[in-house]
Amino acid sequence: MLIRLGYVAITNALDVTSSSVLTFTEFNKNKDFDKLDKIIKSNFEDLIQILKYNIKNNIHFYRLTSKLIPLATHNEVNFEYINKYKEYYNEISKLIDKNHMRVDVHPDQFCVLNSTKKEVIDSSIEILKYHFNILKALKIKNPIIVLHVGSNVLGKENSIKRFINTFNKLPEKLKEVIALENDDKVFNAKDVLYICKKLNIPFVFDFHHHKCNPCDNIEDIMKDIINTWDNIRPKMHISSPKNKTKKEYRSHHDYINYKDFNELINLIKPYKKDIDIMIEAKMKDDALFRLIRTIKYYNNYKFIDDTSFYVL
DNA sequence: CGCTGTCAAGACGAA
DNA sequence: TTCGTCTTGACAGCG
Repeated sequence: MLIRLGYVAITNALDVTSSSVLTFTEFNKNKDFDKLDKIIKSNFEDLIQILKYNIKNNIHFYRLTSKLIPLATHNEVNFEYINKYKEYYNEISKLIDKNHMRVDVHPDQFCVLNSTKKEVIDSSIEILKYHFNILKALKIKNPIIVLHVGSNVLGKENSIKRFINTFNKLPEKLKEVIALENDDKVFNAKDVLYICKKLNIPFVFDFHHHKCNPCDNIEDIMKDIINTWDNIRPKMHISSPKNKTKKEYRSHHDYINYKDFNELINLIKPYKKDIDIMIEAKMKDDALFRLIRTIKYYNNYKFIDDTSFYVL
């Protein structure tokens, strides 16, 4: 059972960020397309630095920032962000390929497919298309866009129905790339598994969210969760609570608590499946490497490179 | 130089 | 129905 660890968007090791922003207000002052172009290029260049860092450190799992192209889904700003930057996409694509890096995306809270408001659904679809375009331009194999179920308006049952309805109306190409994650407040692992089975889409199990918003007998449904991935390697998320208090339990800690990691490993161990685990900690790759140092202290892991190891 | 407020975007509970 | 809060990192603006 091979485990590979990944991290999200930015590394602490380099003083660069592929998430520089341009707000609409700022852009709109002079319809500043030059500034927008500069920021996009700087994001691409910084992303290239980050990917090179990943390659040097044998990191094979990475989540792209959704902010790569600022204002891309804003309905009052229309501009070309694929063909114009083809050379960047090609260079990035080669780097990803070279290191057999698995790359995914995870739009933030504004992508709500089960919203009760039509304009929110419409903009959510625009957000999906944007992420899809990026994945396609980068020629990502087995592209995945990780989403939450979304709103809980009118109750859970109704909200799940709304999600399924909207999903069924999506363009085929989008249906093929969507995966669902359990959240920390409303839709627990059982709810999400129900939807994933119904729509035949993969389930990204988030361990921290499960602890915040648990369902009964998780060990009974773990096999089904893993099976939603068919022949693709499943991916999961891990983070640790910032604080044990109720208020800050849902917030992410700077680092990963080994106990949490070990609990997750014990949950998935019986199925002997290779799995990619995304570290969602404030300290990003620092948290990844710190967890690895801890893991190395124990003897039940056999490392094959800096960030990949077998669970013995 | 460091602190504070704002940002494209949603949801939700309180008033 | 409107408002404040949640959550979040980047960054502009200010003292």
